[in-house]
Amino acid sequence: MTQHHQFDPESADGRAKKPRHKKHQNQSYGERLAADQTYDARNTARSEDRKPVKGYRSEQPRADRGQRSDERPRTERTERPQYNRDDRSRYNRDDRPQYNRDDRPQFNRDDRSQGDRPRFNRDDRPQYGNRNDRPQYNRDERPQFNRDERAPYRRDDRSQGDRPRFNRDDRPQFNRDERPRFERSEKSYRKDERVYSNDRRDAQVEQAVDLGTVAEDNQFAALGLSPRLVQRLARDGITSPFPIQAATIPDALAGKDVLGRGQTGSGKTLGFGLPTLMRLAGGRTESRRPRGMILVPTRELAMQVHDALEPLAHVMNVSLKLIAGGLPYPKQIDALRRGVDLLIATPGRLIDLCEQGAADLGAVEIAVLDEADHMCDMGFMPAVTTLLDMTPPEGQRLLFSATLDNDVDKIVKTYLKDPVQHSTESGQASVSTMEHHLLVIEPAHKQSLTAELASRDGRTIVFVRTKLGADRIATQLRDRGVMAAALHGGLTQGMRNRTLDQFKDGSVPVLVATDVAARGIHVDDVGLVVQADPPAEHKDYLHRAGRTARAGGKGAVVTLVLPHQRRGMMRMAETAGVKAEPVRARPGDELVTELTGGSKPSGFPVKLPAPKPQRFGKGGGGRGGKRFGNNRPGRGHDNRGGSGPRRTGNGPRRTDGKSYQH
DNA sequence: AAAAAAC
Repeated sequence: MTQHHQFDPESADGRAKKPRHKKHQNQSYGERLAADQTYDARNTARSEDRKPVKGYRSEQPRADRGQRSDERPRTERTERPQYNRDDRSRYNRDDRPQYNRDDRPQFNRDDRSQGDRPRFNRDDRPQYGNRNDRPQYNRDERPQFNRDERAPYRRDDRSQGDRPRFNRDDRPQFNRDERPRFERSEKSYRKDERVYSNDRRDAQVEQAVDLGTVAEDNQFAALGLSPRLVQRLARDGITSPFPIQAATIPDALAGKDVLGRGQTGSGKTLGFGLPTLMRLAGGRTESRRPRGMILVPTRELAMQVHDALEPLAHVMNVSLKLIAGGLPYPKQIDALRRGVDLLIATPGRLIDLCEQGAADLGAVEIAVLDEADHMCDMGFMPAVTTLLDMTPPEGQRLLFSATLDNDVDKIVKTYLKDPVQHSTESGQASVSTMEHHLLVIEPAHKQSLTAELASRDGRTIVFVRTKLGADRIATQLRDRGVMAAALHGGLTQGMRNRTLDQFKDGSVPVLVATDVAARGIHVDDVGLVVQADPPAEHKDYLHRAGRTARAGGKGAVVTLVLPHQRRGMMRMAETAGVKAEPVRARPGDELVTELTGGSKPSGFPVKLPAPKPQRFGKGGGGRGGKRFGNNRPGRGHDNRGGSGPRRTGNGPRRTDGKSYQH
């Protein structure tokens, strides 16, 4: 191949290609905005620089163009008899008789349309010739609509004038606490129960009437919780606290800092949730200054905690708000401005809102860190400390974690004062209803074995190492007739929610997930966890395994181990306290069928169920630019656009193809 | 080492 002197605008002016959005963790939102604008300015200037070079090719004599002429042998060229460029007689450019450019009589640009056309000559338009002379809308001088001063749309002020309708607080009926049934939170809490039978309603009314009595031996009452909370819990049949709750709640209620260690699924959510609600109840929250904050590592977990606490917060008259990425800003900002007592948040979005001034953590009396060991992973740590630094140091802090290693320890030392430590279990797999299997397999068998294991009846979670792997294995499973869907952080929040919902309601019985689903996520009746890729470390093993055998149910954990992973896996199992002998396995083995109950993949490809009834003709036929769905490169998958290596993590993007060294 | 968490 010969080399071409291709014009490359980027290298021509000596500038390397720069990414439009260069991210820096220590840049604030505003700073990045400014950087973007300077980038735009520079970019415009650059395109002007380029202009003189335009036409580069044709303006240079052929001889100067070097290698180009080598492409075809010159001799061939000169030997061609006719149509030598200069001899062509017809249509010689200069002889053409008509319309020399300047002589054309009519349609001279400036003359036309002056006569009878009534419309504006371009330059005669009276207004705003010079961009800068426009009198109004100078950005900085706009008198009104200063964000904070907008008069008419202040939530609290509107509707005062002539509107006859109820001012929010004046509504006479439905005193929040007295509505006997069909409370909003009740409904959302019981999302899974779509049908309200009469029996059910009657039962609820009866219970509502019966609110006064709590069983004498209700142990939650003994912990010092408000009767309202105890009643509300009892209504859901929660009358005896789990060990971790019994241990931590009294200390947390006493205002001490608490360090809680417990297995996932041991009831930590209530362990920190109840004392938090107790503390916040009855207080007054100023606009944008929440008094409580619960930090969790993933959005799914945030939603889960939010949903679990909502009905309880409701009876305590505590307002709470889910603050997480992937959800619209306005509602979150609005809620903060109105004043919300308790935030349940993922770190990124909360920092963002603080930078925007939408939230101020200076009034936080009680801060909770859930899954702290995960929150202290490399890269997650700065966000967590940033947030904790914004809360007043004299506030109460609760920290819950499955393990206490180096980084968690650092947080504990820095942010907790004389913490009371409670650990209910050793951080080991001690659930007796859980069985563990290590299958040593050939690499070539991994796919079919995964499919066999996953084709069982009941819910199954397949864990894989990477996002790409999750997508791939889910597709492979569907191709083999196993209804499976992928769940990982590269999907839009909508997809993540949908997939999790489908998994919960049973329409998709197999979830192929990265470690995003390993911690804290609770789904009932997951009978089998398959680790198609072994976990990276023993903690991950325990977290993944913890998705099954929950609440006393039975469950099995099967790990597929390639021969070269065997040694590492054995060490990991030992550290995790898992007693399992590695067994060689091939597709069709008795052990495998035993685990799966004998069902086999059909081999006929299946398709994911349609998520929702389709809405047609949105706004008259337009489809809002989503014609290809969200699940494709360049859309939704936040880090999958274009070519090049797939990005992982949310850290600053590096452009030279190398990765950051720690 | 990957994944997670902000547009």
